Amino acid sequence: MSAATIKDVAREARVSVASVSRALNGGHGVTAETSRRIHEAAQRLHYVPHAAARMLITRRTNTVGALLPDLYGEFFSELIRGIDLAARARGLHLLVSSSHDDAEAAAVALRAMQGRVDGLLLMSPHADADFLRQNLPHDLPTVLMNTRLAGNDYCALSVDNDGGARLMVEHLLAQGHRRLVFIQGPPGNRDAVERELGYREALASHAPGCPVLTLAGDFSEESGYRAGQQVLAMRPRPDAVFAANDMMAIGCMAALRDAGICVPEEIAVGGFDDVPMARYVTPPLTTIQVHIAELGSQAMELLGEQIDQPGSVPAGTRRHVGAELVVRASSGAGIA
Amino acid sequence: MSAATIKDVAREARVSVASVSRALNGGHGVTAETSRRIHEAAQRLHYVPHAAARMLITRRTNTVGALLPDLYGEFFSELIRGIDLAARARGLHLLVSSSHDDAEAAAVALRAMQGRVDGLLLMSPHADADFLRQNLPHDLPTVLMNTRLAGNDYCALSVDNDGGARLMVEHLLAQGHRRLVFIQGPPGNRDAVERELGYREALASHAPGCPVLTLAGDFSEESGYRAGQQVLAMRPRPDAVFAANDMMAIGCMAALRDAGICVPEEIAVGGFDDVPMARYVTPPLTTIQVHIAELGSQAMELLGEQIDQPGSVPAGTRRHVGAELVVRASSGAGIA
DNA sequence: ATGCGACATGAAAACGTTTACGTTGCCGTT
DNA sequence: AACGGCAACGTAAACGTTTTCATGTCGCAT
Repeated sequence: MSAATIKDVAREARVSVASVSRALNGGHGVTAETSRRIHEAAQRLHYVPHAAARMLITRRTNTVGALLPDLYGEFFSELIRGIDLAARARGLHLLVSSSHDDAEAAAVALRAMQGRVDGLLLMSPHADADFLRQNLPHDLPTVLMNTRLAGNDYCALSVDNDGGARLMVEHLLAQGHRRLVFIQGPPGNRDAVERELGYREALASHAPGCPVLTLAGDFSEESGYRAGQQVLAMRPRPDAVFAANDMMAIGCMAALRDAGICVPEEIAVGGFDDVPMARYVTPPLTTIQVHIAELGSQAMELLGEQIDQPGSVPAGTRRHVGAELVVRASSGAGIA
Repeated sequence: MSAATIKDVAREARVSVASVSRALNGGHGVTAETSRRIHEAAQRLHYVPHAAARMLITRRTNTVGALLPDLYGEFFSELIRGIDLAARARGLHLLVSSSHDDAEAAAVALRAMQGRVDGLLLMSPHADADFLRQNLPHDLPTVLMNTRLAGNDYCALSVDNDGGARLMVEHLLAQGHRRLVFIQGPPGNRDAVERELGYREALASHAPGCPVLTLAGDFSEESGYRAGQQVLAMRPRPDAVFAANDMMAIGCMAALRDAGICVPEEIAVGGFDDVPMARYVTPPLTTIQVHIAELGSQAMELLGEQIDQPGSVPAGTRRHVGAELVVRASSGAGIA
């Protein structure tokens, strides 16, 4: 008792398979009456078209692949949520392959997706131009997410790290702080360097007189703590710290607290990411929120357009998803 | 310039398509010499078998579907990670459909997966027996995750809420507390009721004399705060609170702090889940950690067995993934 | 020599769709 | 009445595999 095929429906409805196919897709070139009979028959037999057969002849899988690196927590969840939502809205299925920590694993996963997807959402720290040219079928619609820009061959969607960082700096300046210090992320990290760039730009354009101070960090809470200790040793002492991510900001605040310094009265602190914990630390952390789900859904939209009408999106298209300032107590807003 | 097919490889290697197929899968019934020639030809043409064509004839998709409800943060990430890892190890692809908040949406998504997957990983609050019988092809291998047990027709894998709760109660009792109060989760919630059950069982078996106290909650931080206020009003006052999840425990601690009560000196607090934030609140929260990734990977294993040899896993099989006590300061360990 | 089993290979069917093309019947125009 | 156009419908090819079956070839024992 295998599943019913289109032939069974045709027999049941006393028409040819061609008519069944026509009636069930679009319904062009078939009488209302026959269409009704066919739909009834299909209903009766619980007919569901065989996806593989359809793919074979149609050359469309109605599936997109998402290739993701080793991602954790909130970020991963939100990203997938955004992608999934947008994909469903377009009637596309989502093939996920995650947790690739090295280029080799990513390449393997990529090849395995060959032919199973109509398009690809790709986020990978290893995705440089070479990697892509090596492992991507060059005629497969692809959108890069938050990836080192690789030439102009692919579309890419990124978080507006630069703009977000500028927002934070402007906010800190507006609070009256004049001696800002930036805690950097891991050296090669794209997000980190973009955020630092935004910090420098904003300082240059809004407060050219202020010194441009930076401290090393690596996104970890511990590195934030160490940076906090260095802040205390600086003379003259900074009056505001902007960490390249929230975890370092939290570590930094811990260092300041341990030294008996009050946040935000003596030193203001800002972070980046708006991790869930940011609102729970004391004082709650002022930070930059990025809509990760939107990153996913917009990437999916972009990909969808490419799939529906190839060539509609020029290769090398770049888009950004915005970032937003979330003011909490750590930056001293509301304090004279 | 479409992709190369098996015919192209056959021509290139001067053999029949049948031999190509044989050489490329398993390599039985073909000379080492011809096999070499075929592999070389395939390599040269960048041949990759057309997935759809293979599915059509083989009736295997090498894909499993994961149907998930509206999940957030850490939980979702870890679950997918576990599933993905186990799937990849078996050479299976992963088709994800998430964020289904009502039964109708889930049913639609489920039907859409028809024929695209060899098996199904299903987690849904709406998955009662009726729903399943209605929407699941009854011959499709399926594993339920953390779902209301629906008859004995399907395999299921769940978190050992009961055991975890018992661990917490035993720990609190071992700390010398005798007047425990349990903050409940949402009334219908399966995890919540199982955790309460474990609480009651442990109390009954280890401390029959102690009162069995409960307060209403709904997993939200606010409800935890309210419960905390009620705790303060109870006479005699409880000396330990066990919240059905971490967020309520955190809310409860906030209420106690606001009332000037010291945790853990005056009242100990325990949670459940070990959310990332648990280690960052003050005092750090003693809680129960469940290995979510393991839930995913074990479910995938179970499903894999069913797919590889149907009937090997008796319908109605139940398995559990363990929970573990994580002792931090909030339960007063190390204090006389 | 002949027959026979083992084995490599090829030809062709099958999987379930979609779609190009042909056929039919009907209606309106000449 | 003949014809042309059009819409509904059927026939069959095509998609790219796997797999069954037949064919050939070789070596070996009879």
